[in-house]
Formats: sequence, C-alpha cells, structure tokens
Amino acid sequence: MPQRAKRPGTAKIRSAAFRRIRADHSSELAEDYVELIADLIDEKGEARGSEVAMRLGVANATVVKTMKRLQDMGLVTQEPYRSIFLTGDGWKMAEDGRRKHKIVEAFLLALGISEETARIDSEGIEHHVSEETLRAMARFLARK
Amino acid sequence: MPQRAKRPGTAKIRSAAFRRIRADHSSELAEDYVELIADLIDEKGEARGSEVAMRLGVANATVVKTMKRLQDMGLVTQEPYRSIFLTGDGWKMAEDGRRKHKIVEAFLLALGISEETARIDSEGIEHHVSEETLRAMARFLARK
DNA sequence: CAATAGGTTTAGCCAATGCTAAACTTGTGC
DNA sequence: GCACAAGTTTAGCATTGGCTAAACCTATTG
Repeated sequence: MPQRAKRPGTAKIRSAAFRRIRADHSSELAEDYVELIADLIDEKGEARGSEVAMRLGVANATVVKTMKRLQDMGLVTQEPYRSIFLTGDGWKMAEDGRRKHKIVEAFLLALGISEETARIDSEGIEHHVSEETLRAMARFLARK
Repeated sequence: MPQRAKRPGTAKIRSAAFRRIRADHSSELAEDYVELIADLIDEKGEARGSEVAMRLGVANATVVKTMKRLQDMGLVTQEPYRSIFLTGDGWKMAEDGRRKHKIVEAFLLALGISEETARIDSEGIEHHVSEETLRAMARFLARK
C-alpha cells in the first residue's frame, strides 16, 4: 500500500484548523440564539420563543428544543409558556457576539461593501474570526 | 397574548441571512472535503480516504460515509478499496473553493495578520463571503 | 503463492438541528 | 367565570456528521 509522507507538519496544522471550525459550529448556533434573545429583550422588553423562531426562520418546536440545550448550558432560563431570559453567562456571550458583529460589519462597510451584503456576510463571518483578526479590523477602521 | 409587530421588514431579512448560513453549512463540509481531495490529487497523485481522514482530523469511517453522500451529490467517484476521484462538478467546486480561499488568505495577510492565524481564519471565513465581498478584497489587494 | 500486516468498509451507536402534527396552556372577551 | 383562539410544548421522525469496534480486502514479502 502506498505510504508516502512528504510534509508531515502541514497536515497536523490543517486538521487543527478543521477541528476548530467543527467546534465553532456547535457554539455558533448558541451564539446566534443568545444574541437574538438579547436583541429582543432590548428591543421589545421580552423574548418570546415564537418571535425567536420567526426571526431565525425556524419552526417553533425547534426553538423549544434548542432552549432546553441552552438552559443546560446555563445560558438562558425559561419557565414553560413564559418568555426567555438570559443568565449572566448568556449576556456575556451576547455582548461578545454583538461586539464581534459590529466590528466585522463596520469593517465590511469600510471596505466598500453594500449594507445588505455587509449585514449578511458579517452574520456568517463573525463566528470565524479570531481575536487577532478582529484587532486588525479595528486597527484598519481606526486608521481609515 | 402579546402580539406586537414594530418593524416587520427587518425580521424577514435577518431570517433570510440565518437561512443562508444554515444552507452554507451543508455545502461547507462538502467543499472542505472536495478541496482537500483536489489538493491531495495534485500533491500526491491520488486521494486516499485515510489521508483525507487524517488531514481533516476525522475518523476513517466518517470519510467513508461522507464519500457516499458526495457520490450521491455527483461530486466524487470511488470504487471500494480504491482512491477517490473528482467529477467535473467536483473539480469545479474545488477550484472555486481554492479561488475563494486564496483571496481571503491573501487579504488577511495583507491586513497584517500572522500566517498561522490567516490560514486558520481563512478556512472558516471562505465559506461565508459573498462574491461582492470577494471582489472588494481583491480590489484591496490590487490597490495595496 | 500463501500469510499477514495494514488500510478500508460495515455495523451500530450518539448528539445536534430541523420538521410536522397533535396535545396542551393561557389570557381575553363575552 | 368560561370558552375559545392563539401561542407553546410534546411526540415522533429524518438527516447530518461524528465515533469505535469488528469484519473485510489487498498487496507485499518471505
């Protein structure tokens, strides 16, 4: 069987990157939910499951199920048939998400991208930028 | 029951963004696999399942299962116990991924980000940038 | 040319994230 | 103060993407 190993170092680094992406994906969903809940509380005074479902474009039942997981993770609290609240950790995560989101979106706009696209792309990108990249984006914005 | 609707337009757009992200995620995995397979073919002359598994940081069995799906999607072909080939569509997807990847990575480097971080972040970001954003990045690189 | 080491596949499991349809609360309005 | 509409939750299902352990090929080598 062919068994060559030309550049052993690179493979490991690459696989680490892929691992991180997979890990990101699990927290990504949680961040999206939590961020949205924070927005709803600020905007309307309360976060209802059905509103979350509508804004996220998923079914009601999906939100219920996810809320259980977020509750287990200690990010939200909720009584049946009541609206959703964030825990301290939940707020922290929401704030962090908003911070990243703002930087990325502002950065894309500064790059000359349309508002529409900046909104959509930043939503996707925000979960995949390291602190180093965020710092570089902030630097760019300051220098601009 | 509370039934307020203050800004009906925004919600729909947001949910569209989230929908796109979810849709991206399914193709994302496929793109990562296909891109890696293309790299292996170019680099070593053939793409073996176990090599894909190692580089992706995933178990062998996972690759086998995923290959079946990619085969159903018409992106790869493979005989049992043989190495993996890309179809025309597979090559097209791989080339597209590489193109995006290159632009994003070069862009991050131009922004002053370390090689290590640029590699990792670009891997995550490449699947979430629109053509408009790619064009802006390319423009930035040209103007630099 | 047969044994065997080592790479591949199968089988069976798990968790996450969605869905629809049915059952269940709640709060309003009569 | 009860009925009912509308909002919530449960139940049950599907798919994706991962894992381990066991079964299975293949090609090298003695």
